[in-house]
Amino acid sequence: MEPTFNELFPTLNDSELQKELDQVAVEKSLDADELLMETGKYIKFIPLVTAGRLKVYREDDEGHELFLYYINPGETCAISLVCSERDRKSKIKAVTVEDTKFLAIPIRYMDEWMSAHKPWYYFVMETYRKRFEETLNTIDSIAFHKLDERLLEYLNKISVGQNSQTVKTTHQDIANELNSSREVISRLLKQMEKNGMVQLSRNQIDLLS
Amino acid sequence: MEPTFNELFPTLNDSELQKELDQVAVEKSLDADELLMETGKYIKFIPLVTAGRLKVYREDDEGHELFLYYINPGETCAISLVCSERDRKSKIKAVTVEDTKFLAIPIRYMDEWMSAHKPWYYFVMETYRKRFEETLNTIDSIAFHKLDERLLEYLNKISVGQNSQTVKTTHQDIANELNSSREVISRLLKQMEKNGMVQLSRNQIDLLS
DNA sequence: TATATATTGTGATAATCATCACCTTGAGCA
DNA sequence: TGCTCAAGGTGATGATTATCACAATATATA
Repeated sequence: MEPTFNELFPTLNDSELQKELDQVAVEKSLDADELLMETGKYIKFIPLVTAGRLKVYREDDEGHELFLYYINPGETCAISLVCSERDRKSKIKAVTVEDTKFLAIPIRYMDEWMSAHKPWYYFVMETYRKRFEETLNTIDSIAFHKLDERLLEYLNKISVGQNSQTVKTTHQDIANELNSSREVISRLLKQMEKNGMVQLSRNQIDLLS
Repeated sequence: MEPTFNELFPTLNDSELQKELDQVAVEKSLDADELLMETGKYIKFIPLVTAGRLKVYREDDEGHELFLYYINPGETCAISLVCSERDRKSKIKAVTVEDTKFLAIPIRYMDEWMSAHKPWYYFVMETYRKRFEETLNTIDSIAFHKLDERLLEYLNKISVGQNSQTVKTTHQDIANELNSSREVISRLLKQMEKNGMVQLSRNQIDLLS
């Protein structure tokens, strides 16, 4: 049983707003590992995620990347709210990590609904707040913490995000997302295994805390 | 001649909004190096800065800090818009760097004005966007750049922020703001001086580019 | 002016992380 | 089954940054 839209977005449960949503929202779906948003490209809609999951990265000109956060069902992308608002270019990348469904809201309804529909306004502001906070947490992480701590925080974030103790990924992918290198991540993970914090196997890390 | 409110906040030049502003805004002023906002404290108003300057930091439990950005006249603090909205605790610190004047808007008018006054809405959203972008730039800086580049970016940011090639500060203060150590900053600055990029004197750095 | 204090300079050493080279292991498939 | 290749393991080495110790210099103030 997939959860209903109202179960996913309880704060948007407003008859006036839903009428508008029904009129303009377009259901879309993407396979795993597809690019939804890319550095330098214009964003023309706001995705209300209903199934699957998106991963949001920061990316620079030289191919470096850094994982910022997940967008789970019931959430939307704050960056598209900020950056796209005036047809701005994005400096972030959003990629599906599983088959993902979402409602695409053309961005021109943003402003309109913000003043017309309080629930929409609160939803957007709360999304902002959460993403800003997560972005600041990322800053804490890279500015104040060493790589071993960051790795642990990363694994926990993934684990919580997908509600599972088992993280299916490669050391190389982790290294990319933390802007580090494969060997370093491998060594740190081995150390964590010795300390009884994780159990390692090919393409998989099980958290034991 | 100090610039007028309308010169500083041209986008808020709206007779309806100004009437409300006149009614609820309280003029306040602070000396240099006073704390406006502190980690863990509630924020009860939004500061519209009219003179002076604020510096915004990220701070953690162990006393680490990291400079995020300036708030100049004509601007406001996005974090107080996000974090304080529902009486949330702040994890940032805002400090005056000079004698600073601002209009304090009680936060309960936020929501109200967002739907009632388009100019206010655009002002707030633009503030958000700018701060989010600056925060992401900070992430680029600490994640992708080495300390010498970060130092240069920092000096440029300060220089642009205060519209002067002369940065009056100590190596120790810079070290704090970049979450580094004094010796490292001293050495990097000496190197930059050798390369003809800056001129060093006590409590002062002159940019030569 | 003399003294105290803040600021800056600098060598030595250590910790952290990146990079290179090469090996081992495991899983899929021809 | 054996081959191939992706994933992971590991030592050696170098770059960057932090830390400690202490010297040198500039500024304030008694």
